Amino acid sequence: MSEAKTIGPRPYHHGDLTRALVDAARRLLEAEGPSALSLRAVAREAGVSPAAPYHHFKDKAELLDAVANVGWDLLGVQMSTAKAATTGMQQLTALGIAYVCFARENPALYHVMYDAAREKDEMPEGVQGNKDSAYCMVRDTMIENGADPSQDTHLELAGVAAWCGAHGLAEMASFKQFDHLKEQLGGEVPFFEAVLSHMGLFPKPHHDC
Amino acid sequence: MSEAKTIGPRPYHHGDLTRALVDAARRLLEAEGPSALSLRAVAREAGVSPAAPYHHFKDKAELLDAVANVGWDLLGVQMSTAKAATTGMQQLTALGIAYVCFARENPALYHVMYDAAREKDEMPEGVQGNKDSAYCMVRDTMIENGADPSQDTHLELAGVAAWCGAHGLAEMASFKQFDHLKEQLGGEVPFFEAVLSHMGLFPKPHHDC
DNA sequence: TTCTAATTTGAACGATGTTCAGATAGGCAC
DNA sequence: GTGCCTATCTGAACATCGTTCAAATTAGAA
Repeated sequence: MSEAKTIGPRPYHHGDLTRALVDAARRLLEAEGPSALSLRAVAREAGVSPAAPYHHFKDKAELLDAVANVGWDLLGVQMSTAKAATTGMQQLTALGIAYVCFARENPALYHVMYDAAREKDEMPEGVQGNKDSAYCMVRDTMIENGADPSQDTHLELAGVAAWCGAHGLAEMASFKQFDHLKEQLGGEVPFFEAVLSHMGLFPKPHHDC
Repeated sequence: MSEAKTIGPRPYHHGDLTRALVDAARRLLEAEGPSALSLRAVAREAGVSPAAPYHHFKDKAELLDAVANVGWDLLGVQMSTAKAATTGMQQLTALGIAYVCFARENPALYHVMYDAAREKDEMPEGVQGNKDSAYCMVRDTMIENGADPSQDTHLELAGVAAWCGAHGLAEMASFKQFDHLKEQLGGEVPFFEAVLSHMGLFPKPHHDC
């Protein structure tokens, strides 16, 4: 068959279509948003027939799961890097800001990461599924700083509050809201930090009781 | 012409199809979940042809907007009721719990309320659009209790944190997560209250510092 | 080489969102 | 009543979607 070639005529057998499809999906996601992410469009972007993906993914949901997993991996890297750059309880703030910034910088991907789970009514793997998942990283950081949640319900609740708060802030941030506060505080990141400082166990600048 | 459409006027052929369609959509949402909410299914449920809705809504998104608005109205009622049942800063906790409980009790509707907005990348009307919107109700309650956010950036940030936190908790609650904590605290509502007490300006029930 | 299993394709099916010409029927002038 | 206007509703159509399947193609083992 003669077809438009990006890097040369593709042989009948692609080689690594699984990866190519996930990459194509991410490209589409970046360029056109989540609503443009149809199975056929992904196949088209990968230069392959609409039926080809079915030999690599059970259905569309499984393809989206794969894309979501890439997102969780990227988030994990971003959070790890942020954590490594700080020490003590400030690491928790760094993790929270990394989480919110990731959602802000990759809104379409972030959307897919949770949408895949919403369909199934179960928490995404990337949250609590394994030791590298996001919330587990938070818990580990707490423990490393002598705040073991499993030993203290109060701490556990603070951790949950911090997690929920960061997620809520990430969602609201994706709506591009609270612009006057961002401006007043000198940018998005200071705004994120200021909001997070009111949540759960994130260290507060001044705590009066 | 434009007549009151709440109760009274009987327009035409099929009755008030505008309302009938929204009702049918809510019925489908309740019975089959958000993924079953196609325009054609709604028309079918209302006993009408697939093209009929287009004389009452510009497109599917506008129908979903109408459904979402019903949801925001219901949430407003639930929050107002909760607020009226308490006094002082406890009203803020009541508002937060009402918000989270609404999301927990109407997961499909809650999903539609935000999905309609996610499509457009703008905050739903029901959050900040008018004086009866949810976040405005929170701000009003703050002001009534002598905590005017417009006078104090710190208070404003605490309000934003509380709002984001409640939203994040509502989302996580829809995933039916943190079951061991719920059990330990004696139910979902005590769990919600405990988490919220770690967020923003929600008063802490046990005044330990 | 020959055989086998894994990929890929093209065509097909049912369902979806949407449009459009035409049918239906209330409201109004006469 | 008769005629007309206009909003409403239908049926058929179109493009797209997710998915399945037999047939075509090719890689890799025998």
